[in-house]
Amino acid sequence: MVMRAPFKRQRNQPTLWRISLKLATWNVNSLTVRLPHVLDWLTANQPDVLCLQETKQEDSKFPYAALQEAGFNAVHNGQKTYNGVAIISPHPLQDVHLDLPNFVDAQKRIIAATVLGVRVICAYVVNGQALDSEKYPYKLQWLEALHAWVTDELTQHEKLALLGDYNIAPDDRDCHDPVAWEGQVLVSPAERAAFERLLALGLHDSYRLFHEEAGQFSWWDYRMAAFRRNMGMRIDHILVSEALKPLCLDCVIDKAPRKLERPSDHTPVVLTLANA
DNA sequence: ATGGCTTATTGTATAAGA
Repeated sequence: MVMRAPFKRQRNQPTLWRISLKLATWNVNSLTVRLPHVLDWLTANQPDVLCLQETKQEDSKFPYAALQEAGFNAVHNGQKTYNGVAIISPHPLQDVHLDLPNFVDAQKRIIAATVLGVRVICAYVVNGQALDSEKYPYKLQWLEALHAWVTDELTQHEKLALLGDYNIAPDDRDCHDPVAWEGQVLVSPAERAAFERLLALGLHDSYRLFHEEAGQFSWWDYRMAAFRRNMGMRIDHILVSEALKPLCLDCVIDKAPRKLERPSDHTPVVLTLANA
């Protein structure tokens, strides 16, 4: 069941007069633990959309009141302990949809809503664990179902953004050590082919519209001082439809939250769109 | 050197993440 906090207009952010839109995605690895970071980040950055993954809480625990107090509406598709996705916005969240409609799945990994005319899909893609795990074929099948559903969504929404934790590093530039990672999840050919099939729908990796260099990551392992040594992966992405591509102004990885005390192992990715 | 950490669980060790 979707719960919705009442819409509250931000006095300093009149919807009709904004000249740009800021869309972000962040795997928070437990919203219970990370809520202070999320509230601070929302206040400092004032995004138009923030997609969260791994809230790891049931809908009854979701902090609607704290978000409303900060000026944000939210919709959540959660479960206990694992997974859980949310969309947060100062604007109305319309036509909310939960879960892949074409895939029987007990895991809460999808939530979608329309915000200011943009179809926003928030996805937490299966990790897969290892190539010989039964979770790996589940990952590939889940990605097939996502592809089919996004295909259908694109026929109904010209302006579409697919944001989330893809658990896929699209190419070797997105992995700190491709040799060490060979044969593991996040970089396997089948996963990368699934990512390419999403691009073949006319979606674009918005980060790569602006940045071609290697070594730009959105996730770093908690172990081995991986963040300090920049041993990471770029696995959190914002894909945009053809209609949104010409509106893209910049996409950045905001490493500031990863430097805080008790951080998520992921950090936000932020896309700025011209509000045409 | 394949671990090292972090989170959640009706826990006190295990599972999962990436």
